[in-house]
Amino acid sequence: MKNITLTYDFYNQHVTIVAKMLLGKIIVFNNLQSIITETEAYRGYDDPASHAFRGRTMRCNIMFDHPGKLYVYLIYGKYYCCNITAEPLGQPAAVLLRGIKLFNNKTITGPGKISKYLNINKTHNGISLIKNSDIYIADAMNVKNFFSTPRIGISKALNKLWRYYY
DNA sequence: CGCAAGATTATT
DNA sequence: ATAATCTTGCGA
Repeated sequence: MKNITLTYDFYNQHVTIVAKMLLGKIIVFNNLQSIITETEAYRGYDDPASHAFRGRTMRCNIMFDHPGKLYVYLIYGKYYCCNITAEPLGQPAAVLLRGIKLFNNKTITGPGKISKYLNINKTHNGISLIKNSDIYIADAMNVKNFFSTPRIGISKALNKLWRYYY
């Protein structure tokens, strides 16, 4: 198992590629390490379920920024959702973290619960995972056998199978 | 300025 | 199946 931090080029790909490739990778968040087991892809302009579908807003601004940054927003007044930006600067896209597995083998499913466990909040919005020694994602395995389904909790674009897990 | 909806979760 | 909870984005 390699121990390499994922690079700008890794995140600078189509968001569905990044979402699939993030499966099995190790997310390091201030001394807490876990393995990514479930992701979802969101993409501006051509994806009605994306926050950036109708262009730039205050909330989704980070989706337009450089790839490899955290996009964190509050949902339902209570829960933080943690995303990682993808694709070139100016092309809005992000991968939502939906499931992680801890090294004690316990699994956490649900974006709100992940953020709660990792202590992710609004202050982390916009920080880069590249060349960051405290918060980053390390290369690990490539998961080749994964499932694809419609994304959870949305009412639009249910035809897109952009949720990935294994 | 007001209001409906929301990339969720815990509880019934 | 449904309430909880409050920020955001859109329309007026």
